[in-house]
Amino acid sequence: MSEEREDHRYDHRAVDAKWQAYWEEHDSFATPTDRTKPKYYVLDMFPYPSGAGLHVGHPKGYVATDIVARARRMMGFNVLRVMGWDSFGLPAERQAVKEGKHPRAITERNVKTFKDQLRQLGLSYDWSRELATSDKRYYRWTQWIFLQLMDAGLAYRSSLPVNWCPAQGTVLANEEVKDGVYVETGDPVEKRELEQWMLRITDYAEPLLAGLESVDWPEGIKEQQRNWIGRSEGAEIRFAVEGHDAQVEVFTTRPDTLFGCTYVVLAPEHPLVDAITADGQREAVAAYREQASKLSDRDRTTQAADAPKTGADTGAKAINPLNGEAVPIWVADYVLASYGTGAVFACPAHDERDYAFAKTFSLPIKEVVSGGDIAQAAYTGDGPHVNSDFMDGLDIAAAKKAVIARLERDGAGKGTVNYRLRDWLFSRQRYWGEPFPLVINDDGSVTPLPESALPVELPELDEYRPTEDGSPPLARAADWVQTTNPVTGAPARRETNTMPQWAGSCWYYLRFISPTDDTQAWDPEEEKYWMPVDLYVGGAEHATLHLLYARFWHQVLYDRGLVSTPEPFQRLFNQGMIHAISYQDERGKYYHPDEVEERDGTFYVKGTNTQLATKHEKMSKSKSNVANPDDLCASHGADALRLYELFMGPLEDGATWETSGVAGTRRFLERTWRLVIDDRTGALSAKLGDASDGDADLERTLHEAIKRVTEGVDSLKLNTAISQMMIFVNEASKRDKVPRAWVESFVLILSPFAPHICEELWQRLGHEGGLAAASWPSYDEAKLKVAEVEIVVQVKGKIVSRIMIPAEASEAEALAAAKADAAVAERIAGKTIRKEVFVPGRLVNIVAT
RNA sequence: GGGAGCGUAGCCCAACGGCAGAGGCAGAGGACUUAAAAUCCUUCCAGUGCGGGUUCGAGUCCCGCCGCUCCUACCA
Repeated sequence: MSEEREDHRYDHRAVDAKWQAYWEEHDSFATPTDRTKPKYYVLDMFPYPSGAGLHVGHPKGYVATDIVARARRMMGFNVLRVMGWDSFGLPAERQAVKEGKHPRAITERNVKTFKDQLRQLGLSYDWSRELATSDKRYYRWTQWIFLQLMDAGLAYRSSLPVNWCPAQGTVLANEEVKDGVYVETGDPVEKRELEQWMLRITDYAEPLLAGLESVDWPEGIKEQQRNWIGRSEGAEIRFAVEGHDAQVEVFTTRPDTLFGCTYVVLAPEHPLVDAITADGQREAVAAYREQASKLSDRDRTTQAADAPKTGADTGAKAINPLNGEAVPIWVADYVLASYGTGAVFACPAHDERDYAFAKTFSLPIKEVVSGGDIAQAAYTGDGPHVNSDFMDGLDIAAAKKAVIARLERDGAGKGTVNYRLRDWLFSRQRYWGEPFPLVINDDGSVTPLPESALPVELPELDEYRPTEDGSPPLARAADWVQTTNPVTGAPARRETNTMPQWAGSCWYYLRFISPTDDTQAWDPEEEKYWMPVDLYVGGAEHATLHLLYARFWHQVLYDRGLVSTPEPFQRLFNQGMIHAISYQDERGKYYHPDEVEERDGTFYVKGTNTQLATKHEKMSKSKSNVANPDDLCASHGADALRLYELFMGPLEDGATWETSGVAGTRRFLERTWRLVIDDRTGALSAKLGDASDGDADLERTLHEAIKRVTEGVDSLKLNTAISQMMIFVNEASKRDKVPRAWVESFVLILSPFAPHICEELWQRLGHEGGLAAASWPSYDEAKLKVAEVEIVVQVKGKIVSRIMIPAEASEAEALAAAKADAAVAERIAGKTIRKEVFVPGRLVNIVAT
C-alpha cells in the first residue's frame, strides 16, 4: 500500500528526465521560421566556460530569461533564445600549459561540463544555434569585422609599454601586477615596449554618449558608461619654453585659473622632457623617470588625490601666454601621459593635487578665486576672480568664456573637449585568441587580407608559452608566420599577437541570428527582423568593458550600413550576485558547511572546539561556500531550484544562498502536484470539478496570480509573482472542489517557472502536444474585485474604527458610513471638520478640530 | 576622494504616500502514525538603522548622519 503510494507522488527525477528528453526529441525550442508574428530576442550574457563549472549563482539570470522566453512563446511571440561560449581566453591557455594539452581540448571539456549543467536546468535554448567564439566558423567573421574596422580607419598600430615578466616568460595584464611584481608569484615585472594594435574607440565618444539616451538600461550602468567616457570641456593652452623652439601644450578644465599658474608639469613619459631638461638637472630627471617607469600603471593611478607627491625639476621655464611670466617646468607622475596632452599647468591655489605638490616642493601658491583660505587648503569652489586682470570679479563660468576668447584671439590656445576614454588596446601576446587578418610587409607596412583568405586559422603548436626572446607564442609557428603578401606576392609575415577576449563577445548577438551561414556574418533580412536584442540580462561587472566595446562595434557596423539599429541592446537588466555564508577559522582556513556545526549560537568545526567566524561572501570554490546546481537538481529537482533562484528576492538584488529555501519551493511543487494528482492512485484528483465548484475568493486569487505573473514577465518582479502563485495553491488546497479550468490556467502560468512538472501535469490533464501548443491565460480585472471591503476610519490620522462598505462606494457614501460609526461620531461631535480624505478601498480620514 | 545601491520579525523578503505582513525558511504546539518521515492545522516574533523635515497620514518623499555592498579612482 505505502509503496504504491510512493509511486504516485511527485518524482522529480522521472519527470525532469522525461520532459528534457521530450523537448529534445520534438525540437520544442527551435526558433520559428515564419515572420508574421512579433519577435522577441531575449539574450543572456554568454559565459566563459571555466574549469570550475557552474554554481547556483550563474543560472539566476538564465532562469529569469527562460521564464520570459517560455511565457512570451505562449503569448504568441517568435522567441530567439540561444546560448554560446565566450571560449577564447587566458585560463584555458594556462590550463593547457599545465596539463600539456591543447587549449581547444581544455575548452571543449569545459563547454561539455557547462552544457550538461545547463541542460539539467531545463533551459529552453535553441541548441541548434549554439556557437563558440573559438570556433573558426565563428572567428572567421570576427576577423571580417576587424577588416571593416581597418577599412574605416579605426585600427592602427602603436608602440606601447606592456608588463613583461621575465621569470614567467609572459606578458601580464595590469590587474596582475602590483608593486612591480607579479601578484601570484612575486616575480619582478618590467615594462617593455611592444608594437600593439589599437582601436579608435575615442572617435565614437560622442555617439556612445548620445546612444545612452535611447536605451532602456539601469540608470547606474548608463552613469558608469558616462563616467568611463568622461567627457570634459576645457581648453588647450600653449606655453612657450624659454630658450627653446619647443612649446608645451597643456589641457585644463580650469583655464580661468591661468593667472594662478605657478609651474607646469610634464608626465615622465612626455616626449619633450629630454629636449628641455637643463644640463644641471639631467641626472635627477633621469633618475626620477627611471623610478616612475618601474611602477605599474595601476600603482600610479590607484592612489588618492592626497597621496604623497613626487617629481623632479627640469630646470626649464615655461612662459605663461597671458602675462608672460616664466614658471618652472617639473616632471611628476601625478600627471598621466595618456590623458589630455600629458602635460598640465599647475594652479595650486585651486587644485588639490597641485596644492599638495606645491607644498611638498615649496612652490608658490597664488590665489585667483576668492572665497577660500589658501593658506589652509586649495579652494575649488566658485567665487569672484582676483589677481586676474580682465577676469577680475567674474565667476568661474564667465571667466572661462573670457579667457578662452582671449587665448583664441592671441592664438595661444583654444576651447576643446577631452575624454577620459582611451583608445582600446586590441592585441594580446597570447595563443588562444583570434589571429589578425593581415600581413606585415618587410617595410613595416600592413596589408589587410582579402575576405577570401579568411579565416586565418590558428596554427597548431606544441608549446603555448611565449618564446625565450619574449615574442608571443605564435612566433613559434615559423612556417605560419612566414607568408606572402596576397597582393604583391612579396614575402611578408603574419601578426603574432592575437585579439583580446572582448573581440568575440562584441558581436555574438548578431551571429546568433544566422549562426551556420558560412557565406556571411549574418543574414541582413534576418538581422532586420530580430534586432535589436529586446532584453539582455547579465551581471553589472560588464558595465563598462563588454557593454561599451559591443556598442562601439555595433555603431561602426551601423555607420557602414551593415546593421539596421544604432544600438544593439534595447533593454538591459542586471541580475544581482548570489552570496553565501563561509566559515573560516583563526588562521583563515575555510570549511565546507558539512564540516561545521552550531552550538549555542557559535559555529565550530564538527566534533571539535575550533571556533569559526562566518562571513557573507561571493560564492567561490576557494571559499568552500559553493552550492552546486547538479546536486540540487538531483535532490530537489530542477523546477524547485529554478523557483528558488527567483523566489529569493528581487532579481536585481544580491541575495544570500540558503539551500534550506529550496525545500520551501519544493514543498510548493508537491502541493501543486497533489492539487492535480491523487497520490494514492495516480489518477486525477477528485478535487477537480466543474465551473460551478468555484468560489469568488479563490477565483480572485487565481486572477491575481495570472496578473502578477503576466506583469512579472515584463517587469521581472518574479519573486512576488511566485508568492502569489503560492497563495493560490494554499487556498485551492483547502477547498474540497476546485474548477478544473482554474487549475489548468494555474498550471499554464506556473509552467515558465517549473516547466518539467507542468508539462507532466498538463499531459495528465489530457492535453496533447505539450505546453508548446498552449496559449497564455488572461486575467479579468472584474474578477479581481471584491463586493465589500473593510476600510479603516481615521480621525486626525488615528485609527478609531473599521467599517465594511461596498467596494464601489463613492466618497460621499463612505464618509456618511464613517460618520455613522459610533466611535467616529463621538470623536467629531461638536468639532469643525477641516478636511476629509477618502482612499477607495483603503480608508477614510476625518480631520476635525 | 567620487558614483551607485541597500538597511522592515531569528533569517530571506512583501507592502499605488493610506490598517507594517503577502509568501518562504527556521522555531513552538497540535492532528495523523506503534514510531518516525511526509502531510495538515495552529502559533510565537519587528513598528521599518539614527536624527530632523514635508504631509490629514511617511517603511515609502526631502535633508543630515551611521552601517554594509558594488563600481571607480592623481583624468588636470
